[in-house]
Amino acid sequence: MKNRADKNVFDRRRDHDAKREAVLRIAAEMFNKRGYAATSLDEIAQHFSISKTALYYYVESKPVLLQMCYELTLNLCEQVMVDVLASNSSGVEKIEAYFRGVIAGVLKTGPVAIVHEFATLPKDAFDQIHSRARMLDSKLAAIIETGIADGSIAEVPPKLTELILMGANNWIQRWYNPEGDKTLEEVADCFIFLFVNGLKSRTIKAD
Amino acid sequence: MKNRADKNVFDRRRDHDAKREAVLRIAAEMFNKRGYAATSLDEIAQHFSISKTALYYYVESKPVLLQMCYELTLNLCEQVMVDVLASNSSGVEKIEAYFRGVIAGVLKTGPVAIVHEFATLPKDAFDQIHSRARMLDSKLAAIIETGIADGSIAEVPPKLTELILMGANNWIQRWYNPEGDKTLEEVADCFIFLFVNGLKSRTIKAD
DNA sequence: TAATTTAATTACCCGTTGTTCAAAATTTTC
DNA sequence: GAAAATTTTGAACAACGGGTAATTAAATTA
Repeated sequence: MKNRADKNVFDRRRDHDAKREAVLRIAAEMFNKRGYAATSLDEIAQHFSISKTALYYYVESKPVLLQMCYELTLNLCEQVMVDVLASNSSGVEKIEAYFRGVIAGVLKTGPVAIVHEFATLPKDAFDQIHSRARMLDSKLAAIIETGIADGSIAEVPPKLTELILMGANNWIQRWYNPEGDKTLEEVADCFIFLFVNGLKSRTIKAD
Repeated sequence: MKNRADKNVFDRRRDHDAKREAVLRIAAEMFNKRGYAATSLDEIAQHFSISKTALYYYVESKPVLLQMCYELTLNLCEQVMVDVLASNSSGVEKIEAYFRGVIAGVLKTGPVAIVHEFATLPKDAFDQIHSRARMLDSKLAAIIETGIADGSIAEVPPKLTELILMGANNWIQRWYNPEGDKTLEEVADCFIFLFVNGLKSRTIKAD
Protein backbone atom coordinates (compact mmCIF):
# COMPACT_ATOMS: atom_id res chain seq x y z
CA MET A 1 0.00 0.00 0.00
CA LYS A 2 1.27 3.40 -0.92
CA ASN A 3 -1.69 5.14 0.72
CA ARG A 4 0.51 5.93 3.66
CA ALA A 5 2.86 8.09 1.63
CA ASP A 6 0.00 9.77 -0.17
CA LYS A 7 -1.74 10.61 3.04
CA ASN A 8 1.39 12.23 4.37
CA VAL A 9 1.43 14.46 1.37
CA PHE A 10 -1.83 15.90 2.63
CA ASP A 11 -0.66 16.59 6.16
CA ARG A 12 -1.46 20.25 5.94
CA ARG A 13 1.98 21.20 4.65
CA ARG A 14 1.76 23.67 1.87
CA ASP A 15 3.04 22.23 -1.33
CA HIS A 16 0.15 22.81 -3.59
CA ASP A 17 1.84 21.38 -6.65
CA ALA A 18 2.86 18.13 -5.01
CA LYS A 19 -0.67 17.53 -3.83
CA ARG A 20 -2.13 18.42 -7.17
CA GLU A 21 0.19 15.93 -8.79
CA ALA A 22 -0.66 13.23 -6.27
CA VAL A 23 -4.36 13.71 -7.00
CA LEU A 24 -3.69 13.48 -10.69
CA ARG A 25 -1.72 10.29 -10.34
CA ILE A 26 -4.27 8.51 -8.22
CA ALA A 27 -7.16 9.71 -10.35
CA ALA A 28 -5.44 8.36 -13.44
CA GLU A 29 -4.92 5.04 -11.74
CA MET A 30 -8.55 4.77 -10.77
CA PHE A 31 -9.79 5.91 -14.16
CA ASN A 32 -7.70 3.19 -15.73
CA LYS A 33 -8.96 0.46 -13.49
CA ARG A 34 -12.63 1.31 -13.16
CA GLY A 35 -13.27 3.78 -15.93
CA TYR A 36 -13.90 7.50 -15.75
CA ALA A 37 -17.65 7.53 -15.16
CA ALA A 38 -17.47 4.77 -12.57
CA THR A 39 -14.92 6.64 -10.50
CA SER A 40 -16.43 9.23 -8.19
CA LEU A 41 -14.67 12.22 -6.74
CA ASP A 42 -15.64 10.86 -3.34
CA GLU A 43 -13.57 7.77 -3.95
CA ILE A 44 -10.58 9.78 -5.05
CA ALA A 45 -10.92 12.00 -2.01
CA GLN A 46 -11.29 9.05 0.33
CA HIS A 47 -8.04 7.68 -0.95
CA PHE A 48 -6.32 10.66 0.63
CA SER A 49 -8.67 10.79 3.61
CA ILE A 50 -9.85 14.25 2.70
CA SER A 51 -13.25 15.56 1.78
CA LYS A 52 -14.48 15.64 -1.77
CA THR A 53 -14.65 19.41 -1.62
CA ALA A 54 -10.96 19.68 -0.87
CA LEU A 55 -10.22 18.28 -4.29
CA TYR A 56 -11.66 21.40 -5.83
CA TYR A 57 -8.84 23.33 -4.29
CA TYR A 58 -6.49 21.47 -6.60
CA VAL A 59 -8.59 20.64 -9.61
CA GLU A 60 -11.11 22.72 -11.47
CA SER A 61 -13.55 19.94 -12.25
CA LYS A 62 -13.78 16.27 -13.02
CA PRO A 63 -13.61 16.68 -16.78
CA VAL A 64 -10.55 18.87 -16.43
CA LEU A 65 -9.01 16.20 -14.23
CA LEU A 66 -9.49 13.71 -17.04
CA GLN A 67 -8.10 16.20 -19.49
CA MET A 68 -4.95 16.59 -17.41
CA CYS A 69 -4.54 12.84 -17.32
CA TYR A 70 -4.60 12.71 -21.09
CA GLU A 71 -2.20 15.58 -21.35
CA LEU A 72 0.25 13.87 -19.04
CA THR A 73 0.14 10.77 -21.19
CA LEU A 74 0.37 12.68 -24.42
CA ASN A 75 3.29 14.73 -23.21
CA LEU A 76 5.14 11.56 -22.41
CA CYS A 77 4.27 9.76 -25.62
CA GLU A 78 5.08 12.76 -27.76
CA GLN A 79 8.44 13.15 -26.08
CA VAL A 80 9.26 9.51 -26.71
CA MET A 81 8.15 9.95 -30.30
CA VAL A 82 10.40 12.96 -30.80
CA ASP A 83 13.39 11.04 -29.46
CA VAL A 84 12.59 8.05 -31.62
CA LEU A 85 12.20 10.09 -34.77
CA ALA A 86 15.49 11.86 -34.10
CA SER A 87 17.39 8.58 -33.95
CA ASN A 88 19.19 7.04 -36.88
CA SER A 89 17.68 3.61 -36.75
CA SER A 90 15.63 1.31 -38.90
CA GLY A 91 11.84 1.09 -38.83
CA VAL A 92 11.65 -1.93 -36.54
CA GLU A 93 14.13 -0.41 -34.18
CA LYS A 94 12.08 2.74 -33.99
CA ILE A 95 8.93 0.78 -33.24
CA GLU A 96 10.78 -1.10 -30.57
CA ALA A 97 12.20 2.05 -29.05
CA TYR A 98 8.83 3.76 -29.04
CA PHE A 99 6.99 1.05 -27.19
CA ARG A 100 9.82 0.43 -24.77
CA GLY A 101 9.80 4.12 -23.99
CA VAL A 102 6.06 4.30 -23.54
CA ILE A 103 5.73 1.15 -21.50
CA ALA A 104 8.54 2.17 -19.19
CA GLY A 105 7.40 5.77 -19.02
CA VAL A 106 3.69 5.34 -18.51
CA LEU A 107 4.04 3.00 -15.59
CA LYS A 108 7.05 4.65 -14.03
CA THR A 109 5.59 8.15 -14.00
CA GLY A 110 2.59 6.50 -12.47
CA PRO A 111 -0.28 5.05 -14.41
CA VAL A 112 -1.77 7.58 -16.73
CA ALA A 113 -5.20 7.28 -18.22
CA ILE A 114 -5.58 6.23 -21.80
CA VAL A 115 -9.11 5.12 -21.22
CA HIS A 116 -10.72 6.19 -24.40
CA GLU A 117 -13.69 7.81 -22.81
CA PHE A 118 -12.83 11.29 -23.85
CA ALA A 119 -16.29 11.91 -25.20
CA THR A 120 -17.06 13.43 -21.81
CA LEU A 121 -14.44 16.10 -22.19
CA PRO A 122 -15.44 19.70 -22.83
CA LYS A 123 -15.68 20.14 -26.58
CA ASP A 124 -12.54 22.23 -27.06
CA ALA A 125 -10.44 20.01 -24.82
CA PHE A 126 -11.75 17.00 -26.68
CA ASP A 127 -10.73 18.36 -30.04
CA GLN A 128 -7.28 19.17 -28.79
CA ILE A 129 -6.66 15.82 -27.10
CA HIS A 130 -8.20 13.92 -29.95
CA SER A 131 -6.07 15.55 -32.60
CA ARG A 132 -2.90 15.01 -30.60
CA ALA A 133 -3.74 11.34 -30.20
CA ARG A 134 -4.45 10.97 -33.89
CA MET A 135 -1.22 12.70 -34.72
CA LEU A 136 0.64 10.11 -32.67
CA ASP A 137 -1.26 7.35 -34.44
CA SER A 138 -0.32 8.59 -37.86
CA LYS A 139 3.31 9.08 -36.89
CA LEU A 140 3.45 5.49 -35.74
CA ALA A 141 1.87 4.34 -38.98
CA ALA A 142 4.41 6.44 -40.86
CA ILE A 143 7.25 4.74 -39.01
CA ILE A 144 5.86 1.40 -40.06
CA GLU A 145 5.76 2.61 -43.64
CA THR A 146 9.37 3.71 -43.58
CA GLY A 147 10.22 0.37 -42.00
CA ILE A 148 8.62 -1.41 -44.91
CA ALA A 149 10.51 0.85 -47.28
CA ASP A 150 13.88 0.30 -45.60
CA GLY A 151 13.29 -3.44 -45.59
CA SER A 152 13.29 -3.89 -41.84
CA ILE A 153 9.55 -4.48 -41.56
CA ALA A 154 7.48 -7.02 -43.46
CA GLU A 155 4.73 -5.86 -45.77
CA VAL A 156 1.94 -5.24 -43.32
CA PRO A 157 -0.95 -2.80 -43.60
CA PRO A 158 0.48 0.16 -41.65
CA LYS A 159 -2.73 1.62 -40.27
CA LEU A 160 -4.16 -1.69 -39.16
CA THR A 161 -0.88 -2.75 -37.65
CA GLU A 162 -0.62 0.46 -35.74
CA LEU A 163 -4.10 0.01 -34.28
CA ILE A 164 -3.34 -3.50 -33.12
CA LEU A 165 -0.06 -2.46 -31.56
CA MET A 166 -1.72 0.42 -29.77
CA GLY A 167 -4.47 -1.85 -28.52
CA ALA A 168 -2.07 -4.29 -26.96
CA ASN A 169 -0.20 -1.39 -25.44
CA ASN A 170 -3.26 0.40 -24.10
CA TRP A 171 -4.56 -2.70 -22.42
CA ILE A 172 -1.44 -3.22 -20.35
CA GLN A 173 -2.51 -0.79 -17.66
CA ARG A 174 -5.66 -2.80 -17.19
CA TRP A 175 -3.83 -5.82 -15.87
CA TYR A 176 -0.36 -4.68 -14.90
CA ASN A 177 0.26 -4.79 -11.20
CA PRO A 178 3.40 -2.98 -10.00
CA GLU A 179 3.37 -5.12 -6.87
CA GLY A 180 3.25 -8.32 -8.93
CA ASP A 181 6.18 -10.53 -9.82
CA LYS A 182 6.73 -9.18 -13.33
CA THR A 183 8.91 -6.15 -13.82
CA LEU A 184 8.15 -3.55 -16.43
CA GLU A 185 11.22 -4.64 -18.35
CA GLU A 186 9.86 -8.16 -18.58
CA VAL A 187 6.57 -6.85 -19.89
CA ALA A 188 8.29 -4.67 -22.46
CA ASP A 189 10.59 -7.50 -23.49
CA CYS A 190 7.69 -9.83 -24.03
CA PHE A 191 5.72 -7.18 -25.87
CA ILE A 192 8.59 -6.42 -28.22
CA PHE A 193 9.50 -10.03 -28.76
CA LEU A 194 5.94 -10.89 -29.72
CA PHE A 195 5.51 -8.07 -32.17
CA VAL A 196 8.96 -8.13 -33.67
CA ASN A 197 9.78 -11.83 -33.80
CA GLY A 198 6.34 -13.33 -33.49
CA LEU A 199 5.27 -16.41 -31.61
CA LYS A 200 6.60 -18.81 -34.18
CA SER A 201 9.58 -20.79 -33.07
CA ARG A 202 12.63 -20.04 -35.21
CA THR A 203 14.90 -22.69 -33.77
CA ILE A 204 15.68 -25.37 -36.29
CA LYS A 205 14.02 -28.48 -35.10
CA ALA A 206 13.20 -31.86 -36.59
CA ASP A 207 9.47 -32.44 -36.66
CA MET B 1 -26.82 3.64 -40.14
CA LYS B 2 -28.63 0.52 -39.08
CA ASN B 3 -30.98 2.45 -36.82
CA ARG B 4 -33.66 2.14 -39.41
CA ALA B 5 -33.76 -1.63 -39.23
CA ASP B 6 -33.66 -1.60 -35.46
CA LYS B 7 -36.53 0.79 -35.23
CA ASN B 8 -38.66 -1.41 -37.40
CA VAL B 9 -38.08 -4.22 -34.99
CA PHE B 10 -40.00 -2.19 -32.45
CA ASP B 11 -43.04 -1.54 -34.60
CA ARG B 12 -45.46 -3.11 -32.17
CA ARG B 13 -45.14 -6.57 -33.66
CA ARG B 14 -44.90 -9.21 -31.05
CA ASP B 15 -41.61 -10.91 -31.23
CA HIS B 16 -40.36 -10.45 -27.77
CA ASP B 17 -37.16 -12.42 -28.32
CA ALA B 18 -36.12 -10.51 -31.41
CA LYS B 19 -36.50 -7.23 -29.57
CA ARG B 20 -34.69 -8.50 -26.53
CA GLU B 21 -31.81 -9.53 -28.74
CA ALA B 22 -31.77 -6.21 -30.55
CA VAL B 23 -31.56 -4.42 -27.22
CA LEU B 24 -28.73 -6.66 -26.15
CA ARG B 25 -26.77 -6.07 -29.31
CA ILE B 26 -27.08 -2.32 -29.23
CA ALA B 27 -26.36 -2.17 -25.52
CA ALA B 28 -23.20 -4.20 -26.04
CA GLU B 29 -22.13 -1.88 -28.82
CA MET B 30 -22.64 1.21 -26.69
CA PHE B 31 -20.97 -0.34 -23.66
CA ASN B 32 -17.95 -1.10 -25.81
CA LYS B 33 -17.68 2.36 -27.23
CA ARG B 34 -18.50 4.55 -24.24
CA GLY B 35 -18.20 2.20 -21.30
CA TYR B 36 -20.89 0.70 -19.12
CA ALA B 37 -21.32 3.46 -16.58
CA ALA B 38 -21.29 6.18 -19.21
CA THR B 39 -24.10 4.55 -21.17
CA SER B 40 -27.54 5.37 -19.81
CA LEU B 41 -30.66 3.35 -20.34
CA ASP B 42 -32.19 6.49 -21.77
CA GLU B 43 -29.63 6.51 -24.54
CA ILE B 44 -30.22 2.87 -25.34
CA ALA B 45 -33.97 3.47 -25.39
CA GLN B 46 -33.60 6.54 -27.58
CA HIS B 47 -31.73 4.47 -30.09
CA PHE B 48 -34.95 2.53 -30.67
CA SER B 49 -37.18 5.57 -30.23
CA ILE B 50 -38.91 4.03 -27.26
CA SER B 51 -39.12 5.06 -23.64
CA LYS B 52 -36.65 3.93 -21.03
CA THR B 53 -39.38 2.06 -19.22
CA ALA B 54 -40.09 -0.06 -22.25
CA LEU B 55 -36.63 -1.55 -21.91
CA TYR B 56 -37.68 -3.08 -18.64
CA TYR B 57 -40.15 -5.14 -20.52
CA TYR B 58 -37.22 -6.93 -22.11
CA VAL B 59 -34.45 -6.68 -19.58
CA GLU B 60 -34.53 -7.09 -15.83
CA SER B 61 -32.03 -4.40 -14.98
CA LYS B 62 -28.94 -2.68 -16.21
CA PRO B 63 -26.48 -4.95 -14.42
CA VAL B 64 -28.28 -7.98 -15.81
CA LEU B 65 -28.03 -6.44 -19.25
CA LEU B 66 -24.29 -6.24 -18.82
CA GLN B 67 -24.22 -9.76 -17.51
CA MET B 68 -26.00 -11.01 -20.61
CA CYS B 69 -23.47 -9.23 -22.78
CA TYR B 70 -20.66 -11.05 -21.05
CA GLU B 71 -22.45 -14.35 -21.29
CA LEU B 72 -22.92 -13.91 -25.00
CA THR B 73 -19.23 -13.27 -25.43
CA LEU B 74 -18.19 -16.07 -23.15
CA ASN B 75 -20.47 -18.55 -24.86
CA LEU B 76 -18.87 -17.69 -28.14
CA CYS B 77 -15.29 -17.76 -26.89
CA GLU B 78 -15.79 -20.99 -25.00
CA GLN B 79 -17.26 -22.64 -28.06
CA VAL B 80 -14.31 -21.55 -30.15
CA MET B 81 -11.99 -22.82 -27.45
CA VAL B 82 -13.67 -26.22 -27.38
CA ASP B 83 -13.31 -26.55 -31.14
CA VAL B 84 -9.69 -25.47 -31.03
CA LEU B 85 -8.80 -27.88 -28.26
CA ALA B 86 -10.46 -30.73 -30.11
CA SER B 87 -8.31 -30.17 -33.19
CA ASN B 88 -5.12 -32.03 -33.91
CA SER B 89 -2.87 -29.09 -34.55
CA SER B 90 0.25 -27.54 -33.17
CA GLY B 91 0.36 -24.82 -30.55
CA VAL B 92 0.73 -21.91 -32.96
CA GLU B 93 -2.02 -23.24 -35.13
CA LYS B 94 -4.34 -23.46 -32.16
CA ILE B 95 -3.56 -19.89 -31.17
CA GLU B 96 -4.22 -18.79 -34.70
CA ALA B 97 -7.48 -20.70 -34.89
CA TYR B 98 -8.67 -19.34 -31.58
CA PHE B 99 -8.18 -15.69 -32.44
CA ARG B 100 -9.51 -16.08 -35.93
CA GLY B 101 -12.60 -17.65 -34.46
CA VAL B 102 -13.08 -15.00 -31.84
CA ILE B 103 -12.42 -12.04 -34.12
CA ALA B 104 -14.79 -13.35 -36.75
CA GLY B 105 -17.40 -14.40 -34.21
CA VAL B 106 -17.45 -11.40 -31.94
CA LEU B 107 -17.98 -8.90 -34.70
CA LYS B 108 -20.23 -11.04 -36.83
CA THR B 109 -22.65 -11.88 -34.04
CA GLY B 110 -22.66 -8.19 -33.35
CA PRO B 111 -20.28 -6.42 -31.04
CA VAL B 112 -20.31 -7.95 -27.61
CA ALA B 113 -18.99 -6.24 -24.55
CA ILE B 114 -15.67 -7.27 -23.16
CA VAL B 115 -15.31 -4.00 -21.34
CA HIS B 116 -13.73 -5.15 -18.16
CA GLU B 117 -15.99 -3.21 -15.91
CA PHE B 118 -17.67 -6.16 -14.38
CA ALA B 119 -17.11 -4.87 -10.88
CA THR B 120 -20.63 -3.44 -11.11
CA LEU B 121 -22.21 -6.83 -11.60
CA PRO B 122 -24.24 -8.42 -8.82
CA LYS B 123 -21.84 -10.41 -6.66
CA ASP B 124 -22.89 -13.86 -7.76
CA ALA B 125 -22.97 -12.94 -11.44
CA PHE B 126 -19.56 -11.38 -11.06
CA ASP B 127 -18.05 -14.51 -9.59
CA GLN B 128 -19.50 -16.63 -12.33
CA ILE B 129 -18.41 -14.38 -15.21
CA HIS B 130 -15.05 -13.74 -13.66
CA SER B 131 -14.22 -17.38 -13.20
CA ARG B 132 -15.29 -18.23 -16.73
CA ALA B 133 -13.07 -15.47 -18.09
CA ARG B 134 -10.13 -16.63 -16.03
CA MET B 135 -10.69 -20.16 -17.18
CA LEU B 136 -10.39 -19.01 -20.77
CA ASP B 137 -7.23 -17.11 -19.90
CA SER B 138 -5.57 -20.10 -18.37
CA LYS B 139 -6.60 -22.35 -21.24
CA LEU B 140 -4.98 -19.93 -23.65
CA ALA B 141 -1.84 -19.86 -21.55
CA ALA B 142 -1.88 -23.65 -21.51
CA ILE B 143 -2.05 -23.74 -25.29
CA ILE B 144 0.98 -21.51 -25.42
CA GLU B 145 2.79 -23.89 -23.08
CA THR B 146 2.01 -26.90 -25.22
CA GLY B 147 3.13 -24.87 -28.23
CA ILE B 148 6.47 -24.29 -26.58
CA ALA B 149 6.68 -27.97 -25.74
CA ASP B 150 5.85 -29.13 -29.26
CA GLY B 151 8.38 -26.69 -30.68
CA SER B 152 5.94 -24.58 -32.66
CA ILE B 153 6.13 -21.58 -30.34
CA ALA B 154 9.24 -19.76 -29.19
CA GLU B 155 10.12 -19.67 -25.52
CA VAL B 156 7.89 -16.87 -24.32
CA PRO B 157 6.42 -16.38 -20.85
CA PRO B 158 2.98 -17.98 -21.35
CA LYS B 159 0.96 -15.91 -18.92
CA LEU B 160 2.39 -12.58 -20.02
CA THR B 161 2.02 -13.50 -23.67
CA GLU B 162 -1.57 -14.45 -23.15
CA LEU B 163 -2.34 -11.11 -21.50
CA ILE B 164 -0.79 -9.16 -24.34
CA LEU B 165 -2.63 -11.18 -26.97
CA MET B 166 -5.90 -10.70 -25.16
CA GLY B 167 -5.28 -7.00 -24.84
CA ALA B 168 -4.75 -6.54 -28.54
CA ASN B 169 -7.84 -8.60 -29.18
CA ASN B 170 -10.06 -6.82 -26.68
CA TRP B 171 -9.17 -3.44 -28.05
CA ILE B 172 -10.32 -4.26 -31.56
CA GLN B 173 -13.95 -3.48 -30.81
CA ARG B 174 -12.90 -0.03 -29.73
CA TRP B 175 -11.82 1.00 -33.18
CA TYR B 176 -13.29 -1.49 -35.60
CA ASN B 177 -15.93 -0.01 -37.82
CA PRO B 178 -18.04 -2.50 -39.78
CA GLU B 179 -18.86 0.24 -42.27
CA GLY B 180 -15.17 0.99 -42.82
CA ASP B 181 -13.00 -0.26 -45.65
CA LYS B 182 -11.36 -3.10 -43.77
CA THR B 183 -13.07 -6.47 -43.62
CA LEU B 184 -12.94 -8.66 -40.57
CA GLU B 185 -10.76 -11.10 -42.46
CA GLU B 186 -8.21 -8.41 -43.09
CA VAL B 187 -8.15 -7.52 -39.43
CA ALA B 188 -7.74 -11.14 -38.41
CA ASP B 189 -5.04 -11.69 -41.03
CA CYS B 190 -3.07 -8.73 -39.81
CA PHE B 191 -3.54 -9.75 -36.18
CA ILE B 192 -2.33 -13.27 -36.81
CA PHE B 193 0.53 -12.20 -39.02
CA LEU B 194 1.80 -9.82 -36.39
CA PHE B 195 1.67 -12.25 -33.54
CA VAL B 196 2.85 -15.31 -35.40
CA ASN B 197 5.45 -13.93 -37.77
CA GLY B 198 6.24 -10.63 -36.15
CA LEU B 199 6.95 -7.32 -37.77
CA LYS B 200 10.48 -8.19 -38.73
CA SER B 201 11.03 -8.61 -42.43
CA ARG B 202 12.11 -12.15 -43.30
CA THR B 203 12.84 -11.55 -46.94
CA ILE B 204 16.52 -11.88 -47.71
CA LYS B 205 17.71 -8.49 -48.64
CA ALA B 206 21.07 -6.85 -49.15
CA ASP B 207 21.60 -3.95 -46.76
C1' DT C 1 -67.55 -6.44 -30.60
C1' DA C 2 -65.98 -7.75 -25.91
C1' DA C 3 -62.44 -9.65 -23.12
C1' DT C 4 -57.75 -10.61 -22.41
C1' DT C 5 -53.02 -10.33 -23.11
C1' DT C 6 -49.10 -7.83 -24.49
C1' DA C 7 -46.61 -3.34 -25.14
C1' DA C 8 -45.42 1.07 -24.18
C1' DT C 9 -46.00 5.60 -21.83
C1' DT C 10 -46.19 9.20 -18.31
C1' DA C 11 -45.25 10.59 -13.97
C1' DC C 12 -42.76 9.98 -10.12
C1' DC C 13 -39.37 8.32 -6.40
C1' DC C 14 -34.87 8.07 -4.64
C1' DG C 15 -30.08 7.59 -4.36
C1' DT C 16 -25.75 9.22 -6.23
C1' DT C 17 -22.58 12.60 -7.81
C1' DG C 18 -20.53 16.87 -9.54
C1' DT C 19 -20.39 21.43 -7.97
C1' DT C 20 -20.79 25.75 -5.15
C1' DC C 21 -20.60 28.72 -1.03
C1' DA C 22 -19.92 30.36 3.26
C1' DA C 23 -17.69 29.31 7.27
C1' DA C 24 -14.15 27.01 10.09
C1' DA C 25 -9.47 25.40 10.88
C1' DT C 26 -4.64 25.68 10.09
C1' DT C 27 -0.43 27.64 8.83
C1' DT C 28 2.43 31.44 7.89
C1' DT C 29 3.84 36.16 8.36
C1' DC C 30 4.69 40.19 10.87
C1' DG D 1 0.14 36.64 19.65
C1' DA D 2 -2.75 39.08 15.93
C1' DA D 3 -3.66 39.36 11.07
C1' DA D 4 -3.47 37.49 6.66
C1' DA D 5 -3.17 33.91 3.58
C1' DT D 6 -3.98 29.18 2.71
C1' DT D 7 -6.37 24.83 3.25
C1' DT D 8 -10.26 22.01 4.49
C1' DT D 9 -14.89 21.17 5.76
C1' DG D 10 -20.07 20.73 6.05
C1' DA D 11 -24.26 21.72 4.19
C1' DA D 12 -26.99 22.34 0.43
C1' DC D 13 -28.12 22.40 -4.63
C1' DA D 14 -29.14 20.75 -9.17
C1' DA D 15 -28.87 17.29 -12.52
C1' DC D 16 -29.00 12.84 -13.75
C1' DG D 17 -29.88 8.00 -13.85
C1' DG D 18 -31.88 3.60 -12.39
C1' DG D 19 -36.00 1.70 -11.08
C1' DT D 20 -41.32 1.35 -9.98
C1' DA D 21 -46.45 2.02 -10.26
C1' DA D 22 -50.42 3.30 -12.40
C1' DT D 23 -52.29 3.98 -16.75
C1' DT D 24 -53.17 3.91 -21.65
C1' DA D 25 -52.84 1.84 -26.18
C1' DA D 26 -52.57 -1.80 -29.30
C1' DA D 27 -53.11 -6.47 -30.82
C1' DT D 28 -54.93 -11.06 -30.26
C1' DT D 29 -58.52 -14.25 -29.33
C1' DA D 30 -63.16 -15.67 -28.93
